[in-house]
Amino acid sequence: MDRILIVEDDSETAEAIAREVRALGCTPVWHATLDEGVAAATEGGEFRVIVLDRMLPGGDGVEAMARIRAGGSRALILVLSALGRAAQRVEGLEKGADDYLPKPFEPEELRARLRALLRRGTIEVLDNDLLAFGDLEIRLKARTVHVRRNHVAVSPKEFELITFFARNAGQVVTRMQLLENVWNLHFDPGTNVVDVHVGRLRRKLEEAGAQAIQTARGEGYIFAPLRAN
Amino acid sequence: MDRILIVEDDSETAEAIAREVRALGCTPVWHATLDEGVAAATEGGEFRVIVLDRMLPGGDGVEAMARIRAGGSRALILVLSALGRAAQRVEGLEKGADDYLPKPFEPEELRARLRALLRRGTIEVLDNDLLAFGDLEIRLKARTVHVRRNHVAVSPKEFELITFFARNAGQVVTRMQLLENVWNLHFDPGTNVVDVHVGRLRRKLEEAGAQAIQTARGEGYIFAPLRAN
DNA sequence: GGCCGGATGACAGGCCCGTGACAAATCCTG
DNA sequence: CAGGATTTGTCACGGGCCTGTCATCCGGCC
Repeated sequence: MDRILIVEDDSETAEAIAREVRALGCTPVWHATLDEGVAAATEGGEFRVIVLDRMLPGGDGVEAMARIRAGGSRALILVLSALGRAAQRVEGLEKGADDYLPKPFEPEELRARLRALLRRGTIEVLDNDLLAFGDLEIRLKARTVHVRRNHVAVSPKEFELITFFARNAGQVVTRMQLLENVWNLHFDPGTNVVDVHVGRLRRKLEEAGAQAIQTARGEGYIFAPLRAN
Repeated sequence: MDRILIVEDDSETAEAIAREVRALGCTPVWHATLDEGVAAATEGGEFRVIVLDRMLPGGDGVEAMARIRAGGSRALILVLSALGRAAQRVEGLEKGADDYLPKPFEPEELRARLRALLRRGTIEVLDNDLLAFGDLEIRLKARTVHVRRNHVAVSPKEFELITFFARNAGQVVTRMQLLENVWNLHFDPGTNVVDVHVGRLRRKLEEAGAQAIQTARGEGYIFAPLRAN
């Protein structure tokens, strides 16, 4: 049974989270302070996912991530925050969070995101620099993509794109999601920008030998690199 | 393809390591005794990484590191040990190991660490006096730069620049970072000073035969001495 | 066959970056 | 101290790579 760590000072919220965790068939473990949470994350058995409140007495959750990673935990981290604006979101993700959810949240949304994180599994999150799927690697700090240890030249936008895909690997990603998260557009521009860019990226990846992007007709795209080895 | 040296007396463990090495697209070379291992490390072609068991008949692996370094190898060393507690770990790292992994280990963890070492591709030897990347060397105390053992004349500012780049090798370095750390400016001067200096430095390095500085459009620059792929 | 959603190729505009020339500042040297 | 050499910073210009748009093509599906 997979264990999920909840670090959250408000007991009511914590209970709401725990409910969703149980609904997914996982075991919730709750700690109310940062120090306890970090200790639990780095000592006891591995957790699959850590749900981390960003605003806690005793420090910023984002800072805590560094300590958790340094402690060797390979759990995926979902950051919760009342400061739910795009800038915050980006900062959180860059600092090593795997997902970000603004408070207040809908129970269904939390569950959906948790499910996505659990499903990810196939990713090896190493030191918040590398996203690896079999022989496809994305190096965040160098902003490069490698397939079979060969460099694949991608443009800035293509890198944003593949990064977003990678963070949502294995699930359908809609055009709208891409427009919002990669283009920062909150409306449909009425063109096929997304298609074109996905096409270009797909071509480059396939030339390098990676069949990574599938299209889900009428839905969007799915990033699912087949796991060789 | 990169070669990785395995020094380990237990053939079963050695095979497990070799498997991970191959999974990363590298070639494993196995020796079962310390003396053979040291000889291989110092004589034949250069290895990228050496996986060294700490407890071997014939001596302590940590001692062997000194001999390997003395022999001129620039490989990164990963020490394996059954004595896997923090104190040992620290001792190993201080004696010149680049990473430390307790036995028994998870295959994925070994792979992750090997991957990290391969990505690092640098070595600092001798009291932080030398930064070496393949055939590009930076001597901090003498403030000189060498490519293929040939001296490259750089101006003071260019030396500051390449030093900062080297310390952040493999990651995107933004113009702002450079302005802050090399120019001590905490605002954007609105000119292209950085571009010009990077251009000049880049030219000198390339004339000497080192393709070291890549530009990341819209982001900044990346110092990545071609470790090929 | 017609329709719909997606793929692809071509193209134009824009923006970012590289470069050469020049001026100011600093250092060295006699 | 003077004069030259080197270094450092500014600017303007040109070119090339991205990016977004559109028109067209393709392939399934009813």
